[in-house]
Amino acid sequence: MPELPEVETIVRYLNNHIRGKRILDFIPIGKNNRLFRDHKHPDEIKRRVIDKKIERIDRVGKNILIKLSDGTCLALHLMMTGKIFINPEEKTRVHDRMKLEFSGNTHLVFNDIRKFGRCRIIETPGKLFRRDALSISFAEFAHGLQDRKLPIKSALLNQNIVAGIGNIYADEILWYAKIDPQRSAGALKKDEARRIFRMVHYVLSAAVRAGGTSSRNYQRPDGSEGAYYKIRKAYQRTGQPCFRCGTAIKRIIIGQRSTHFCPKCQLLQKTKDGKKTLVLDI
DNA sequence: TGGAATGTTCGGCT
DNA sequence: AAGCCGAACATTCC
Repeated sequence: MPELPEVETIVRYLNNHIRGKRILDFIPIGKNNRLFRDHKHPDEIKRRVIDKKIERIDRVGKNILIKLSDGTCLALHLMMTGKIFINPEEKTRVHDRMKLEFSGNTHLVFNDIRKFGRCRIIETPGKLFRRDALSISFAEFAHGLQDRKLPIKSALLNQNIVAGIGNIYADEILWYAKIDPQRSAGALKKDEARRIFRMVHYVLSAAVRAGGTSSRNYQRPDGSEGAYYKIRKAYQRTGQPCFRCGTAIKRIIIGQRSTHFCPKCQLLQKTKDGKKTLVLDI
């Protein structure tokens, strides 16, 4: 499941392999191809990218932005099962949806099992995307949570509030921050929001260094696997002991998404005076 | 064997 | 208008 760290890993790889190259051909693959659903016809994209040079590749949230020589950009979103391969074997595989051919006999293939992915042209990138999880300020982050009733877990997954966090890292961030995922976002105290904000950076940058997480669908463009999954603290550790307190990690559903957390360290408990307080002394 | 689970985003509904 | 819910789709697992 490509989230910010996986997409960042891919974007770095693309900058090393296709930056500066010229696009010689754009080939949609297969019938009922939903990859280009933002355009009337894939030829629209083809016409726009052919013969353009790739200036560089950027990332905002989970979006891959391939900046072209004319100032426009080819935007890719991997959604759940999208993968990008550079220079794969000649033969087209089962779920290949699109191929780009570059100068220097280089190829990029967009492979996507479940057809949720997107490929579209964006005229004026920059204005469209904001609030990237690694660029957002604390003030902006706190403002996004302000007055919202939804659970903090759902808020972290909302790309309009903060872009780049998915289900894996949302659980990891809240485990590190010792925050109950069911807490209402708007009801968080400033120091709690601050703690979450810090952990957004801590977890995502650690995951980028690890080359992302390889659970189920994701693998790097060269086919290798990301290492974060091995060092995860909460995600898909249901029943296993919390690394802080030993309590079994619990799995619940929040906003239709499975959520893993420590019911002890991340719990708000009532003290004698009726105030709710976080258990930190473990 | 089939129903549940997987997880991102969007659109429709309240 | 915020938030909830199903849909889009393919595969794996029990």
